[in-house]
Amino acid sequence: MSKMSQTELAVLGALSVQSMSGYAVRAAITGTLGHFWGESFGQIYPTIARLEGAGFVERDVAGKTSGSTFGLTLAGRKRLVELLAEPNQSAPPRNGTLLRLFFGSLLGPEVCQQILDDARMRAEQQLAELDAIAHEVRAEVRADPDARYRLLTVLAGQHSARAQIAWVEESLELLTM
Amino acid sequence: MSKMSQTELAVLGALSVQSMSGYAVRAAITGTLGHFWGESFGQIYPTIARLEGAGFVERDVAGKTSGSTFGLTLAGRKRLVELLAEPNQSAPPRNGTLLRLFFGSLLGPEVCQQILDDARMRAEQQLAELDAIAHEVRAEVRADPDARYRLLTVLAGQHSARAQIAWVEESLELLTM
DNA sequence: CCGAGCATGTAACACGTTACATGATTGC
DNA sequence: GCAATCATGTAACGTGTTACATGCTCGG
Repeated sequence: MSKMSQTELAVLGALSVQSMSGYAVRAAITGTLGHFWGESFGQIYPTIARLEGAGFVERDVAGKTSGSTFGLTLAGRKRLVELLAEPNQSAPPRNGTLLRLFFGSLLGPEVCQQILDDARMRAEQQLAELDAIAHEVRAEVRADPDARYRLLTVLAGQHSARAQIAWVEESLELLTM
Repeated sequence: MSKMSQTELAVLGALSVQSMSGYAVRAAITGTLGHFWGESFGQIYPTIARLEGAGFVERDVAGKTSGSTFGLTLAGRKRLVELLAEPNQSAPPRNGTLLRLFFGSLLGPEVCQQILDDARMRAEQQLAELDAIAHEVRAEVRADPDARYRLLTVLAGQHSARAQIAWVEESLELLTM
């Protein structure tokens, strides 16, 4: 699977929840998937157009005076499941913070501590957001068992953020020893 | 800072440790920085050429019959510190595993459990590698305090891998409830 | 002498972001 | 009527990977 079809996957997924405009797809992705996925307009519209050409997506102009609504066709839903089942090929990691810290001796301990503090602050902020979302989603799960899957992605973010914070603590100790 | 200068940063960093060929830069990056950074030949050679044009890197053909050695100039070392000091602008995250699990209800619990097991296996394998490296680097730190910075990046990987494993455990429980 | 690995590069393609252009709708 | 937001798209640019082409050198 090319990387492009990762974008297709995200778009098809968004439209599988409900039909909506391209603009709304973007909003749905940055809002709901925002903690682990991102797409820009420049990707979304061409992708929708390609999916429409391939018969996976249908445009419903209907009586609307402006804008259109896009929805999955049957083939589109099948294609979505197909893409979901493919193994995830992850891109090589690129962590700018670690790259900087690796050469930290050229920067000095003070600057490195600042970089670490920044990382901790970002992680703490993200953790707070995720805690709030987790609370909501846990409530949803009681009503709809399928909401578990959404909860999984929130849990992943929480674990990751907490690990980041613990790492910063340990690292600061190591630097000030 | 453009994203390109992230590649410049990695290349300058590699050459700051010692002068070497472009081929060796690639080996150094995939080897030593491999757990949090990746570069391909197609990026490295043009980047070295650009750095050479800008006067940050010097080519030393010397008496060698083939190949050349690249080393940092004074301006190059200054440039490296400059880039290191710039704030890290991280790319929007793209986690294919989470994207799939988010739409897990379309795949069913069994497939999702398999995805989680895969993730755990990869994390465990990475953790084992990192544990070994950490052992080595801790020994180096006793001789050279500057090796701490290398240790930081290894610690980050360990925390991240352990978090991943803990997340899988919790998620599997949630799915089999 | 021949294959494996060292070494340098380029070209084609894929991917992605940003900025721009354009217009409709809606609430004040 | 005017501003904010919804909505659709394109063009330019930067970035990055892959595959290819080429030649050296060194050990067996």
